[in-house]
Amino acid sequence: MTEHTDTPTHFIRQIIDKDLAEGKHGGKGENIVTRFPPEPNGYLHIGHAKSIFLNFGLAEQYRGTCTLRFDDTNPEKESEEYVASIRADVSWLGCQWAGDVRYASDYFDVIYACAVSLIQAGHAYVDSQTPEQIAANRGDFTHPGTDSPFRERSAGENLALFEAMRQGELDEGTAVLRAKIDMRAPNMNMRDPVLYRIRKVRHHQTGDTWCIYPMYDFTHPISDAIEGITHSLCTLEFEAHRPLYDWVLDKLEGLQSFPSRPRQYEFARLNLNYTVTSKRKLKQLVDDGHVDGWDDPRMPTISGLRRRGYTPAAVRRFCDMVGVARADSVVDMGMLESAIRDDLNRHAPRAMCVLRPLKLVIENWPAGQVEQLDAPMHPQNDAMGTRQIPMSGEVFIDREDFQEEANKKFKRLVLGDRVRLRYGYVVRATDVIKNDQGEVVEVRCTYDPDTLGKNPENDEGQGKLRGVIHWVSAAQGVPCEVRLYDRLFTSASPEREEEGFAACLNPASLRVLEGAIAEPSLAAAPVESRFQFEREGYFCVDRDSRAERPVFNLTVGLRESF
RNA sequence: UGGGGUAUAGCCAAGUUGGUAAGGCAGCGGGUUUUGAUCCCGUCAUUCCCAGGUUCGAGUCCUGGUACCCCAGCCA
Repeated sequence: MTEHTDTPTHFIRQIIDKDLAEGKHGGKGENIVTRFPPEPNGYLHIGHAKSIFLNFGLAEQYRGTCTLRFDDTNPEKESEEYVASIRADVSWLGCQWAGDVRYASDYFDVIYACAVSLIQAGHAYVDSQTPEQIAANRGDFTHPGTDSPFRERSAGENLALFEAMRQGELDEGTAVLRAKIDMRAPNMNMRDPVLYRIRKVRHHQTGDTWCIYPMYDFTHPISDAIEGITHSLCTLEFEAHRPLYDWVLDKLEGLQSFPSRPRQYEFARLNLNYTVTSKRKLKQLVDDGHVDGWDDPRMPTISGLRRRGYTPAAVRRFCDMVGVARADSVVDMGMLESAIRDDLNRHAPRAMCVLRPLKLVIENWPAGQVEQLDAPMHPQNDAMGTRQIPMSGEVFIDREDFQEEANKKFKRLVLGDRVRLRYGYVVRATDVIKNDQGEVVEVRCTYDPDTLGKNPENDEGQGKLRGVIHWVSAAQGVPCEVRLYDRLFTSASPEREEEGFAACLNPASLRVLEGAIAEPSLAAAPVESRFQFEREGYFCVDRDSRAERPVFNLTVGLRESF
């Protein structure tokens, strides 16, 4: 029951420690500034959580700061809906960004000024080639690119053209601003990358103020420098962009003044098996109706995990367990499940809920009597208190907890044998009632009144109790809906399936149990509250719940070792 | 094919002046238990992608291979 408090160490911490030791950033951890820079073009997922906890965690550990910045330079794919969801998700995870939320679009004026000074210094030019020509002249891995015929325009001409771009005088696709670097560079990103393009679309933050938008590679280093970022952390695919990141900042040196000279470091993105973690594919799952939305409990999105019953602490713990390194990896879903089980085992109150009810009639129970039994909320934590559970002569048990015949391995109720009703009495099954199809529809039993809180006496020759099963009193039980979730895909790596990831969707990823019966204390449980349904798993209250009919989502089942 | 990266157990991952392979997840064996849960104890790499070399000593250094990932958007 020990809480996890250790802070993970990894290569990025080592870099910061070394920087500090060398006197960089004033040698003070307080001066470390990181940022989480999502593009608002989709919902955040578990992979983003890794980045969020890395960046905010570092700020926390060094007592530095971390900003939240929307990288909103592509208005066509972005929206306010995504901005709102991302803010909510980051907050839910428990991260507090320094100051106000930032937008790269807040810096469009500065970025524009940077472009102008680069042009003046001869480091950028307006290219009037068509997109196709630019692509063709870029060359490929084996062939160097060829210079644009517009590459040697004068600064004055470039300035005038760039101004014309900004004024909306040029059509989309007819001109771009390009960095003047090296068309023969082996790193394709350095072959005169595009810095600005014309997009005559409304921006969710800046409206119609701009019709030219800076590219990521130009925007990011400048935004980082403006915010005083010291360590700009991103994923591995941006590694080849680092020379450009540095080029931009180097060329701007002396031309613009920034509070910091940030450095970019890359780490491996998080991959989870049996799911997908790419905004494009997640969006497709939503758009194609394979799930109910971005927050469907089967989605690896932050909002999906939240609705599934995950806690921020468990997500963070999972990220700590996974670590931060540079090797591509695929983490086993079991690790995520372990993190939430560990959290919920310690913090979730216990309750009983019968998922597939089978009536159990106690024939020697005093007619009409209802007894209130005390049950602890948590077996290892008395501080969580107790609750009362009504017991009567008719209860429901789970169909899977009864068999007419079974070997000794079956630690549940068997005809003729005994079992304890959790927190209650020992009962012995005496008879079964079947329907026309031969299915057991009711079990008859007798109970031993002297077994509450103690084992049966005069027990010679009767052997041990087979086990303990959960139950709910029929008259007082609360009808509810239980949604059982399983992995969304049947393939460990859906993205690698030849027929596409949609071809390996798990048809049983959601099973709805309409007839479940919960103990009365569960009737008023608030949305998002979490419980362990004993012997079943961890569940949380879904927002679809109504007062007279709660809905529970399976977060994760209990470990089963038999 | 040019450039940039990465290889340590089934999975993730420490290993930082070369000194004799952390930890977690999963698994396996046992104990406690009114949850087949939890908890507890034990077990789980003679070997670090491969092959050579240097060294008293190599996961760490050198040489040569191999595999996988990323880059040819006016996406991020």
